Amino acid sequence: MNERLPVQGAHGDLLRLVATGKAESRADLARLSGLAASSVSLRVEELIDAGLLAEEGSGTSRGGRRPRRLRLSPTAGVLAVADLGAHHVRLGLLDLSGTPLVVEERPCEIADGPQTTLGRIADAFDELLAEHVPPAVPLRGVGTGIPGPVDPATLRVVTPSRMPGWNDFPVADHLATRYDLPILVENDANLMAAGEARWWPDHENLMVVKAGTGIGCGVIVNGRLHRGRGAAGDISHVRVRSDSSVICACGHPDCLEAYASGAALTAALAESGIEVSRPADIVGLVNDAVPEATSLVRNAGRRIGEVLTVLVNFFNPDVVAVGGSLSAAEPLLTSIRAAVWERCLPLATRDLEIAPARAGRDAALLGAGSLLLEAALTQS
Amino acid sequence: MNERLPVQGAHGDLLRLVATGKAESRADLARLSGLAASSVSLRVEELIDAGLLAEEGSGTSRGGRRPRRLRLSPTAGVLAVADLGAHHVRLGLLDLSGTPLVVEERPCEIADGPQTTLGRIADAFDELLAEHVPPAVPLRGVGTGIPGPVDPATLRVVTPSRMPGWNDFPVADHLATRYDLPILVENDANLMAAGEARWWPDHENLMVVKAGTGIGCGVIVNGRLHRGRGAAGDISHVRVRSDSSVICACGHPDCLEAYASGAALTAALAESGIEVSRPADIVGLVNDAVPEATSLVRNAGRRIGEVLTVLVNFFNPDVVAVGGSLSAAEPLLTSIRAAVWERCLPLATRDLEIAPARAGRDAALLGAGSLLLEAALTQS
DNA sequence: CGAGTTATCTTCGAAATCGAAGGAAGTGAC
DNA sequence: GTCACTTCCTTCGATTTCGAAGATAACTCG
Repeated sequence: MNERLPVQGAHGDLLRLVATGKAESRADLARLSGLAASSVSLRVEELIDAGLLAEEGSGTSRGGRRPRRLRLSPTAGVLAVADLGAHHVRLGLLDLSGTPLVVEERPCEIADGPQTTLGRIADAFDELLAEHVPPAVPLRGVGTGIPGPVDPATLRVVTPSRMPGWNDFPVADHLATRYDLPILVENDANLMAAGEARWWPDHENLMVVKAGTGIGCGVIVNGRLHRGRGAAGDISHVRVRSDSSVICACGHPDCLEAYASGAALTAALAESGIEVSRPADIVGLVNDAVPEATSLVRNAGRRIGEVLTVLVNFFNPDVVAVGGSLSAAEPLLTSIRAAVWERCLPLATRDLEIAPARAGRDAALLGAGSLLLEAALTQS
Repeated sequence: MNERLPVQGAHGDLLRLVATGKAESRADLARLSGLAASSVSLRVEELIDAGLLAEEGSGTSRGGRRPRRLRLSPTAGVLAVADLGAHHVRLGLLDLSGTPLVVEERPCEIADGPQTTLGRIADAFDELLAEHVPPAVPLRGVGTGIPGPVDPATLRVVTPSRMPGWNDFPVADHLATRYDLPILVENDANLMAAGEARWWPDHENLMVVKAGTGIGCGVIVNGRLHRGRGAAGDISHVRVRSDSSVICACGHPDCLEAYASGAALTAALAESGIEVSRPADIVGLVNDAVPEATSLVRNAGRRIGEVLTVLVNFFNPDVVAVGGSLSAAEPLLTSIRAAVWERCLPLATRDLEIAPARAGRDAALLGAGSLLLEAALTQS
């Protein structure tokens, strides 16, 4: 049972406010939406009748009558989201407030090409839906993260590296043939940023750095994902200061990625005779105080920090959140901080937080849910 | 005669659309505001009755009946704006659509301190108003640009260099004692960006670089000025790659400003035995094909371009507009372009325009008008 | 030059939204 | 406990906004 949410205009606004956790009562909704309390009441009634909202107990008093708590009805629908990596896919079902119902990870080779990969994801969605969601609860949207650039205008993959067969593939159109629903296709770092944003509710401007096999970055401006013309957030091919000269896969010398990515660290460790298979293994080495690993990670942090310096001065965010598998290595964050504090303008760092990402491993899935909900509730 | 605009909510929206030139007819307003055509007609009638809007002839047909052109009434009010520099102030009066009525430049030493300087500006405003504006036309807002950082929360000047006596001075509060009106206080590069933005109506994301005595930059995201926490847009203290090592006034080595600003070029020319007093003189030398000057400017452009490379990848704007007195030297723009095209990701430069600023010398004043109008029309 | 097309603007009944008033359900002071 | 006060939510008449239909006015093309 798939169907679009029957919401237009202000109904969508109200649902979104509840879904994102910004509002919990009719009074909250009136305050945040700008509508009159009476209109809110009417609308909420309609949404409850439509089975989208539900009343659930009462909230805590703020000095007067207790509010009647509003939640999205569990039967209102689910979202199916995936985060595609090079060798695996993480997928899950979320309720309409973005809370995960199920999350699992499956092996999946992106090199098998888009048709195969997307088919597998869709099959997995079907399985999960059959197993975990009653048939009466409709699917309301489908979204996926892609480890490469996505053109926001066409929702096609553009000039990806390491994704043979995907170039210019119309991912959204392909999914649309299987699902007549709102479809989201977005770069994985952007999804991660969108997910992280919900954990920093009072912060408008965020940079979210993903330090894993590659180095990604997503940007939140005024609480919303900044896409630019589709490529925004790239920091991996910034030129870093260096004595030697390393040619990056992109063809230019001395890209940040060639020095500070998980892939680069893995290669450097191999030169020291230490073999690791995944960036997470490097974290283990650091925790075991293997000097080569610690030194490399510290260096990577400093390099990332130097790049962030430029961006912090320019963009002047409230928060720089650092996630990705490498971020579990403490020296990384420490040396990023040191570089930024040292070199940035005092005005730019005055109230800046540089902190570990809060959203955890499912950040991208949560972000997909957040953006998808937005899309599903904004239509018409 | 000073008074606040008696506008609330949707009335303000309509006025703003006309003022910013986005709408010229009732039909435009209906399309852009989302209101029904009938509501627009009613409102417009009210605004005309209130003396804020006026009908003026008819526009060009788009294949059907000609629209009746709407303009802000010339009697609707004026804005007084100033752009403060180190040794002079540029000031002007604008009508409510942001069109300059008078602009003039006066000598004015910022080092005389805020009280004196602001007093002079206000006196100048009074003179201009008495001379150029009928008493019946009310002043609707006052704004000024500051050549230093402004805290957007308090509208105070914070840690400015080269502005003795101004640190932490509450500029807006001080002006408010003389004018009971909307007051705008903003960094000059930000004002320039806001002014420039109106010349790129279909472009949402802009970087506006001001290459003059210093190097400033303003950022427009989604059509609106991005302030961050107040320091956004700084690019002058980014570290550039360099063999030697020059200590910048900020205390750090190898800031962009120490290599590519008008001040730095002036100093470098002096070492070659060529004395110039203003950055504009350097442009003259370049036009006269003085090799030292050309080479220096070309180098400055390359350095600025290298910094922009990072920011273009990250922010992925539609346009990079280059203004400021140095921008009149052709090699500057050319070498900026070369550096960016060479090093940026193809995806980021695919549709990027790197172009001379369009708004001209009054950019900051126009920007002040634009932001001030926004402020005056948003209240309540 | 007249008929068809396109676009702008107004009219008017229907629908939505608002806001003041009031009831409901709490908190905190005495 | 009682009383004053706060907050939450609903009721209901007044107002605003909408949208379909029509009037007006121009353009285009045979």
